[in-house]
Amino acid sequence: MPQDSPMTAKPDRIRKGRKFDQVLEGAREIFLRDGFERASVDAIARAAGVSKATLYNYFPDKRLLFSEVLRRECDRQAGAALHEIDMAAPAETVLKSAARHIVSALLSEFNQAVFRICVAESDRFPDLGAAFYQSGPMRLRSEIAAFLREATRRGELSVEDETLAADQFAELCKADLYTRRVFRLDNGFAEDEIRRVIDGAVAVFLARYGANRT
Amino acid sequence: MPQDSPMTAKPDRIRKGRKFDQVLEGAREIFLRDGFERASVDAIARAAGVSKATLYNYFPDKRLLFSEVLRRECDRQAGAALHEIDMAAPAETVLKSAARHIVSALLSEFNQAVFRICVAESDRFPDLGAAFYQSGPMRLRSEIAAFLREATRRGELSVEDETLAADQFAELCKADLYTRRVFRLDNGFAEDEIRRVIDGAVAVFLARYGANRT
DNA sequence: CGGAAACTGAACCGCCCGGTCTAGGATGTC
DNA sequence: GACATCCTAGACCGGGCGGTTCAGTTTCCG
Repeated sequence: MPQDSPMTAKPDRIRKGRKFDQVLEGAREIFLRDGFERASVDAIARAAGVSKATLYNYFPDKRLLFSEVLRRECDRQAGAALHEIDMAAPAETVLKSAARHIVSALLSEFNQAVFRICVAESDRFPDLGAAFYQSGPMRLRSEIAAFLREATRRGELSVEDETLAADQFAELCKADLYTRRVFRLDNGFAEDEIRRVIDGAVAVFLARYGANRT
Repeated sequence: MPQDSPMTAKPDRIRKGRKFDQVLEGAREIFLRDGFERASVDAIARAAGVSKATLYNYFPDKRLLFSEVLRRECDRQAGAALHEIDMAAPAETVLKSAARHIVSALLSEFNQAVFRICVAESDRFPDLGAAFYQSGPMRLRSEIAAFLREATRRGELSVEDETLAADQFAELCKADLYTRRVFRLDNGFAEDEIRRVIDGAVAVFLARYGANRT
């Protein structure tokens, strides 16, 4: 009988409480929408469908709730990866497919929201910047770098400094699109705009790192 | 705007206030340091060495003061340009020199502060994003594009889509450095880190756009 | 000089915020 | 039914905020 104690059947469940997830979900919604300062605890409790007392029963203050929410969002963000791409395909194919993934991930509403919050609050919450960096750019880089290493081994590419090359590739995928998105000049982008950037990124990358260049 | 030599005439409107510039300067300091929400009007007045009544004599509310300050900062930012570079030099030289300027400008404390504020407040101040974009990335792009056009005419480069190429070059200069700076993982960077990125950017760019490639 | 305009410091207002507290309603287990 | 646990609504608190007011001081200029 591992779970049975004399007083309670499931101590961990009781410790956590039934509405714990509701609180986090409400906080997520409001924090991502309004940022830390403008998000009021009352609004969070309302969005969570929970009383303020319950909220403060789980989290001692607003800051810790915020930290917990964004830690989770950073984890969540780390999930969006390139794993499903067939790394055995020709390098150009892989790069184009990766570029498309990268672009759509970078421009997504979710990434934008997390990015903006992390930028805005990275001084008051010093861990935040590192968390975002590790769950986003760093992970992306290491995935790309792994492919570049493999493609170099196969003789398709010729990359010496994989981490630099990976960063460059990711950076090339942003070209203008990202900036315009961050500053809210555009919400969505036409397919040909995106293709122009992607094709351009791959062309530039292959011109430098393709194995068959003279 | 007013505030000049004691002999100037125009007592009408110009003479309106002696402390106008002080207010803007104090607001600049506090807003860039704390952002819009966390900056208190009292703190601004204190930093400006001015009473709150005086401040409100010039600006009807905090929002307008903020807008005015950041409009000016965007203009100021636009000043940091590449004009002093000798565009007649060989393309590789020009690109390296431009890259160095770009990197140091992007990583500067000033640009970082303005960038962060614009990102954080671009939803509540919709003009802000556009202002920053035009005074920063867009200006930079058109300067680079102009050079690329000229270098292509000279036969040193072979660029068809200058604006894309310009964006790509600027983007390449960021590689990792910018991200780490934005998220406050590093304050300063070693010279070899910077050179690695710059040389890498120029190498990638020339591999694609150099005229003498096969 | 004299008077107008700019400026001051502090008190003040109403509001909303983060956080606490209380009295009581559900729910579940003996 | 008794008891404990979780949760609820909302009143409440101290404090800081943006913004106003005012009585008095400084600065400027004819």
